Amino acid sequence: MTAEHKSGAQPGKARGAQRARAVVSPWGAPSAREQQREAKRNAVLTTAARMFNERGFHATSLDDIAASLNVTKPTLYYYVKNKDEILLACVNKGLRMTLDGIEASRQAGGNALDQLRACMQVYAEIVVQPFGMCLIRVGDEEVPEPSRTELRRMKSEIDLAFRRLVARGVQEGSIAPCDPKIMAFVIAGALSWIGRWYQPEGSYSAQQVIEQCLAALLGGVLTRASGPKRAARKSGRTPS
Amino acid sequence: MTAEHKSGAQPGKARGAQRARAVVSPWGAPSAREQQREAKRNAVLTTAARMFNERGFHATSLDDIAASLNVTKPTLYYYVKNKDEILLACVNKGLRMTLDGIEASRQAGGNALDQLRACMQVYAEIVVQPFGMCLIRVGDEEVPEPSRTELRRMKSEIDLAFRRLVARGVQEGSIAPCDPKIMAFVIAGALSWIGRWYQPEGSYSAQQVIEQCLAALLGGVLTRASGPKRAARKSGRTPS
DNA sequence: TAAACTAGTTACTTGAAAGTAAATTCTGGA
DNA sequence: TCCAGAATTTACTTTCAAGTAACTAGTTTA
Repeated sequence: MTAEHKSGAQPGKARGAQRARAVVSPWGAPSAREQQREAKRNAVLTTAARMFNERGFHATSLDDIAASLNVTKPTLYYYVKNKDEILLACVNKGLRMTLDGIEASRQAGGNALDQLRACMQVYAEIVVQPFGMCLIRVGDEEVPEPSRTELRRMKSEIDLAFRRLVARGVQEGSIAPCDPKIMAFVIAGALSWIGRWYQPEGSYSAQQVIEQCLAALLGGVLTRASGPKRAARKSGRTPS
Repeated sequence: MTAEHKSGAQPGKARGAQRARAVVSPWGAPSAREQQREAKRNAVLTTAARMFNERGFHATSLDDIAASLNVTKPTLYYYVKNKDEILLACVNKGLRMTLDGIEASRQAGGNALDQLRACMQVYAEIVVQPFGMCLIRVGDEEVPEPSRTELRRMKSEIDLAFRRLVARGVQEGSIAPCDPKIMAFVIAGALSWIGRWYQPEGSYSAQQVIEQCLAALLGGVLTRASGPKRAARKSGRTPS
């Protein structure tokens, strides 16, 4: 129960006992071992994410994860605190990737529509990868309270980014007048859903799928033409 | 491991003993008791669905469900075979409702676009109700194998209905040229997502949300008419 | 009224998976 | 060459929820 568990990759200050080791400079390169350790922790997370996505969080036991890494369960506890932490870390990584991608899209500049397009692209790409998939398959309720709130915060941050871009695009005139909140949800929903049905083994490449989804969302269901909203309202004829 | 477990509502052993009861005619109206029983089973399912949606399937114990119905756990087993059956029944109901709704939309007639609109409406409505929400929140992997395949079958039936309508709409000219498969997924995704974020307590009514989502999907993100980029580029004929 | 079924309870068994303690093996450096 | 700490294992405890057995109180009906 020693309250020290892991403390991440922090340099950790030397208290009295460590004196013998002559205060190894924390500025040196992260020793080969530390890198290894980090790599292993990552392997745990990635494997876990894959299995969670395939079989669901609760249906994946730590023994399963360990087995698929060719180690035993207690080994996992050497790298993570507990099962919930694994899930949280996975979702967090997905979230970080998304947030970073959004930031990059912004840096890239362009008008609101360009930026929105870039964000959509980024989001769709992430959502078909292990961590991103966790992000959208795992309901918030699976993760226990301290983290749940934090998670929701980050998710709504993503949502907000979309919403802001939509709003700006509307002002700009490049995006159709709409309630940005709803539009953002529609976009996020359609893209998130990709992570539910897309299979790399299928006949489409991820890039193809993404491209087409973006086109569908941007262009809408209705035929584009000079016609106003309620186009093509031909009644009477019933096709067989 | 006695292989008899429950055998549902079957008469069970006592073959000779039944003679005394003079074979009650099964053609009569479903006695008040049977109705009661059915009503109670339904209550179990509805309560379960609500709780599954709120807290997740695995985080909801049978004791929880029982408690919220003011009975004890074994009572539940009087109405359902086991926990998995509850989940399956919930999802199934959601699926049935959807399929029925789609059929009704077809009966209602109209061109492909009209029918698609009706289907979208129906689907969105279902997805914010308990059983429909189960349908989209529960991953297939949660339900064990015999049923899983059946479930997937029904889900893809829904998907197919959307896909067919889109394809017809494209031929009709009322729907933008696209890959119907992708378009159907985009539609289903955006609508399903509603079930993830919509809260009845919020500032929008369900109908408002649905209406706006349909508009967003149908119209698309980009400004209509005289839009920049790749907007209106209809070559030959325009739809009447 | 008693037989027989319905609906429910209390009190239990069981099993699976999370998590832990303590022993063991591996490895790099003085 | 040996040792200290890193990494991993074996073998266990714990917990919790699913599921069951066996009894009981009500209700119908013959």
